[in-house]
Amino acid sequence: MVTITEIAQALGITPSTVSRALSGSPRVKASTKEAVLRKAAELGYERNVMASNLRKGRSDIVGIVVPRINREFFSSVISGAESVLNEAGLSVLICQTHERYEDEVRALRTLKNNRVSGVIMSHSIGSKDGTHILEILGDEMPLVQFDRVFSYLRGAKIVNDNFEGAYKATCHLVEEGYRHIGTLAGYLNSAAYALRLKGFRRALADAGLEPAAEYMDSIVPETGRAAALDALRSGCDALYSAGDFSALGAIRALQEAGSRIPEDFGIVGTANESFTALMSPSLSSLALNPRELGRQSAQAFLDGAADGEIIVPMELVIRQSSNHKQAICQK
Amino acid sequence: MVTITEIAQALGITPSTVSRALSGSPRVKASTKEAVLRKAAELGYERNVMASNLRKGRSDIVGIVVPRINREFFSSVISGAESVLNEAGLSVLICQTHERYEDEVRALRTLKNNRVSGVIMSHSIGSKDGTHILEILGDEMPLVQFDRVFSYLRGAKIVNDNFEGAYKATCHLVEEGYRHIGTLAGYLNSAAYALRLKGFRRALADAGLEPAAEYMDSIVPETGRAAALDALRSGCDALYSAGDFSALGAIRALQEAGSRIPEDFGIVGTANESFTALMSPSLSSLALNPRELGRQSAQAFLDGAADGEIIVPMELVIRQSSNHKQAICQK
DNA sequence: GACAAAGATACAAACGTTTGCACAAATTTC
DNA sequence: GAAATTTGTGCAAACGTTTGTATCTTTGTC
Repeated sequence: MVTITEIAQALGITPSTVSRALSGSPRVKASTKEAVLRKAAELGYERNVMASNLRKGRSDIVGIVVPRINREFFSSVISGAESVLNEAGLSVLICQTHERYEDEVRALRTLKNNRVSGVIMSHSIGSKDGTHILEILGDEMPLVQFDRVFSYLRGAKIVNDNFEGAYKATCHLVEEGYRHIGTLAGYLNSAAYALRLKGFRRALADAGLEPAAEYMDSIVPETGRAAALDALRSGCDALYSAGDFSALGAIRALQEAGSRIPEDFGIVGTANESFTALMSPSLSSLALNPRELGRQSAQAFLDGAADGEIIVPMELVIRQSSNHKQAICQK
Repeated sequence: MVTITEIAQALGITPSTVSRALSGSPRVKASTKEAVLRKAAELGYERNVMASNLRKGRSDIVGIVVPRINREFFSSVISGAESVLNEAGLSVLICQTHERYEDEVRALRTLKNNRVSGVIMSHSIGSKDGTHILEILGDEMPLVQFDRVFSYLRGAKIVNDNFEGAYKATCHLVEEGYRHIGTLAGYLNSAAYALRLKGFRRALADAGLEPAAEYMDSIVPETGRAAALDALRSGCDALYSAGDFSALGAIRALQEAGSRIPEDFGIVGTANESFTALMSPSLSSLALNPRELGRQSAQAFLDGAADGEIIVPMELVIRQSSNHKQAICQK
C-alpha cells in the first residue's frame, strides 16, 4: 500500500505538503498540488481511511439504526439516505434492532465506538423512552430521528405529515361522492396514527360530515375484515384505513359480502405498499414517501442536525378502490 | 474519552499490559486482568476502534455491496448476513450500486479504502464481467458472492438451488394432476433463469411429459398476461413461472378470460414475493430464502471465504393457485 | 543456593495521517 | 530599501492502540 510519505519522497517534498495538497488546502501552490495529484494517481495511492480517522478523531461513516432492514419502508429510507450521504463522501453503517431495546443499546454503542460522525435512527418498539440514546451518544454526536421519534430529545426529527395526509385522503373520499365515511385508525399510542385520526376527523368536519365509524384496532388484514363488515352493517359507504393491510382485509371482506368496489364502497389505505398496485381492484393509498424521508434525514445530518422537526408531505395515490365517479360514469 | 493509558496510570502499570488484558491475552496474570477490567468499567472505558484498526491494519467491518437495498430480496439477504456478523462482533457497511458498473467500482473502492475485513456482494446488471472486482480488491481481501455470481472469480459463492427448485415446482404441478404444463422462463442470459428452465424440463421429462409451451420473455406482469392467453389457446392447463410478477399477470389474464384457478388452470411462481400470499387466489411460489442466503454468505466469510459454491435449497410454498386436487374434491 | 525455565510486565516502535507552529521566500507597503 | 505582509513548505507532535523484544520476577530443579 502506497502512503503519502512515499509520494513525498518521490517528489522531494514532505508528507505534510502532500497531505495538504490531497485535501485541497489553499496553502499549497497550484503547481505542487498538481504534481502531487499526478504522482498519487501514478502510484495508485489511496488514502488510508483508518489513519485519517484516528488523527481526525472521527470517521466518515454515518450510522443508521432501524428496527429491521428487510421492511420496504425502512430499506427505502436507508436507500434514500445512502444516496445523499454517498454524494457527500460518507458511508453508511447499518444496524438492526429487531425492535428490541437491548439490540438498540448495542447498536448505539457500536456506532459510538466506531466514532461515526452521526446517527440517523428510528427507535424500536421495545424502547419505551429515549433516555438511553443520549446516555450512550453523549452531547456531541449529531442525532437525527425519523418516523418514530422521541420529540423531547435534541437533534433533528423528520416525520411524515400524517395529519395533512389523512386529511387529503379523507377529502378525496368526500369529493368522490361518498358520504358515510369511517376509519380504521390503528394504534393510537403511536403519534403517527393519532395524527392520521385527527386529519380524518378534521376533513369530515370541514365537509360538514360526521365520522360514520372509528375502529381503533391494530392494522392487520383480520381486523380490517371485521371492521369492514361492521361498517357495512352500520351503513358506511367508505373507509379511510391508516394501514394498507387492514384495507386489504376490508376489501376482501366487502367483496365476499357482495359489495362492489368502488361503486358501492370506497377505500383508501396508507403506506402505498407495493401490493396495493397489484390487487384487483387496486388500492388507493396514502404514500409514506420513505426515500424522501431518508433523503431529508441525511440532509438534516449534513446541515448539522439542529433541533427541530421537518415535515415531509405525503402523496395520495389514487387507484381503483376509491375511483367512484369514474366507475359510475362508465356504466 | 478515556484511554488505555489512563487505565494504566490509575493502576500503575503500562498500556501494553492493559491492552493485553482487555484483549484476553494469556500473557497477563488473572489478578491483573481482573483489576484492569474493573478499572475499565469504573472509568467507562471504550476501545477506540479507529486506533485499533489502524494498528491492526484492518477494521471489524464487513462490506456488503448490492444493486439496491430497497428490494425485499436484497434487504433480506443483508438482514440475514447482519445477524450472523453482529453475533461475531462485526459490523456491516452497506453500498448500493443502483445496477450501475460505475457505482459498483466506487463502492468497492470505498470498502477497500475503509480496509474492511471482507466483501459480500451481488454484482450489478451493469457489470458484464467481474475483472474489476479483483482488480480493486486485490488478492488478499476475502470475497463472497451471492445470487449473481461470477463463477470464475476466487472466493465463496452462495446460490439458490434453482434447478432443484424448479424441478420441485414442476413436479408439484404434475402431482396435482395438470398435464399440459408450460413455463414463463425469463431472461436466459442469467444463470439462475437458465437453471430454472432446465429443472422444469427435467421434471417433465421424468414424468414422461413434453413442455407444452416455453416463453422466454422478461418476467413482468405484461408478458405474463400475453403468454398466459397464448398458453390457454394452445391447450395448456398449467404454468411454472420463473417470476412472481409474470405469474400475477398470467392469473389476471386467465381470470378475465373466464378460466378458474386452480380448477381449470394451475400456476406456480418464483420468489415468494410478499404479495403472493395476499392475492386472490393466493399464488403458490418457489421461495428464494434470501435470509438464509445472507446467513450462509456471512458464515462463508467467517469461515475464510474459501473457493467453492454453496447451494441453498429453495422451498416450495403451496397456496391456492396450484391446489388442484383439493379444489376439485371440495366440489 | 545457584541456575535455568517460565511467567508477567515494561519498553518502544510502529500504523499513516493531520495540523499548529515555525520558518523561509516572495511580494507588498510606505 | 527596510519593514510588514503574504505565500508556500517543513518540522514534529500528536491520535490510541498493538506487538516484538527486552527485562524483571517468580518458580522449579538439582
